[in-house]
Amino acid sequence: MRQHQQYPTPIEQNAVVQFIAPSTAAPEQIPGFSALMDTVGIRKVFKPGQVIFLEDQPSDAVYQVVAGTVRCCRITTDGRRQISRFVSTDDEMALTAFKTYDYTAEAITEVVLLRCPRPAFEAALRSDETLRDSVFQRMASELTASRDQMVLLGQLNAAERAATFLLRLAGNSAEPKGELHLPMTRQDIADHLGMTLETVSRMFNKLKRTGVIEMPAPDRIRICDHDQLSTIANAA
Amino acid sequence: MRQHQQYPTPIEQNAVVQFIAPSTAAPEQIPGFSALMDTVGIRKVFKPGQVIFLEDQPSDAVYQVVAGTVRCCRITTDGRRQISRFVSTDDEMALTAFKTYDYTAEAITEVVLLRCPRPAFEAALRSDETLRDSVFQRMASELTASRDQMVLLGQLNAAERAATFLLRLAGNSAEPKGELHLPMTRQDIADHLGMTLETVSRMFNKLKRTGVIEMPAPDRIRICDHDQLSTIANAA
DNA sequence: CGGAAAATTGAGAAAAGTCAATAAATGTGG
DNA sequence: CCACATTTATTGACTTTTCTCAATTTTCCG
Repeated sequence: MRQHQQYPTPIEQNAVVQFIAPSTAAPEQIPGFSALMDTVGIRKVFKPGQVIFLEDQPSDAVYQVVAGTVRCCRITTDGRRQISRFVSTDDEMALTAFKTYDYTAEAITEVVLLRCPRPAFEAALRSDETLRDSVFQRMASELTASRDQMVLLGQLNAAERAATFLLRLAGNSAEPKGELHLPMTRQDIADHLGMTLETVSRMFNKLKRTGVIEMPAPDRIRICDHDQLSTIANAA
Repeated sequence: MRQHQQYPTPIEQNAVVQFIAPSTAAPEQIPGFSALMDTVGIRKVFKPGQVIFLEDQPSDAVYQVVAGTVRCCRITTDGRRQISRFVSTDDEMALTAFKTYDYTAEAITEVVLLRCPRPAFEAALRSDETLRDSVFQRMASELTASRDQMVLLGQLNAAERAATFLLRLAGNSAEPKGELHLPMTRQDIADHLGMTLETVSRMFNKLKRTGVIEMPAPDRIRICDHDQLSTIANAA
């Protein structure tokens, strides 16, 4: 069982405003979903902690993140929170067939995203086969990722979860060999990995003590021994 | 951490052969995916314990279960197993956009299913908008279900997991007020709920002792106090 | 620089896991 | 159709992991 406190509003951590306006730079560069969003998506900016959409609200639109990090979460009746995924640049949100969103999306950092109203999205789906393939692909990827997460939550111990989390971050990072930036709090990470913030902290600091990672600041981690980290992750 | 034993071959439990040939009875009754499978799917039968397809094999076909129960699982390098879902009548399998399956499917009971080769499926997808809507709907449902499962695995304690599992079974059952049949072993349930078979057994028997359920046999459970079970499930 | 939020660390408690023994159910062959 | 062998399920005693609670330190940001 977990504590049921109010969730903290995370601090802003990165300036992201330089990444705007990809549609003016290259109007038709990327096919499928990204192309649609570049064409018809309306740019929106959210401050850290702001809600982008709420679970059970009508699913009025689909989104693509241009910059920043979003957490997608479910809250139980008694206030426990599960973060199903962290969403960052190029990722989509709300590709659902249902009338309501099935999770809440909140900005962790300042977030820039493109928003496409559902009627426009559905019209485009009907006419554009490339878009359909792209959406199919993205939904399949999400399904694979959620199965990965089930393995993590159902089978891995705390050390394995922490190591797996860092390896995933590194895999998504632009510079795999460079320093990772963790825009989310320990509580966010805990709610994603199904453990407490104290256990997350202990696991990260154990990796630091044993020289597997460096952590010059709580939100900056460098993987020193990638092989060792993979060994600890073990099962991913 | 879990034990890494070889997984048992479950026993056969229900005769299912009376459910065959829905396509002769009502050729065009159900739209979308079911209609496709009824039309072009080839009927296959699997014995308990038989592998239907393996993770990482080429994803040659899509499937729909006509009768029986299938487990979909991932095995870690050191032999831990996570069952992402149990698949039963009318459920689909292998709606993926990727070249390989991302989980293994094994028959728990005798299983009858319809198999549609991928080229035929993709051709139908291109020409049939109703099918596309139906597939979109099914993938979205799978995504919602996997988020439910992440909440269970990440946030619920053993008693809540057991109660939630039974409520889900009851929800899917033809007769919600009747007796539930559990075709899977305690080990299967444990690997689905992220706990050990001993803990599953303890939780079920605690529910039995407190009169919330009756369990005339290990694979037959009747929910006596649905409200109480919901209260224990708590967060689902 | 100072206050607030977040992270770390330690000590003790609780939940679930492990190991082992027993009981029950299943299915088989005589 | 029944006795037996095998598999599965249950139960208990003990161990381990992770959680909880609390104090302290560090970091962040005005």
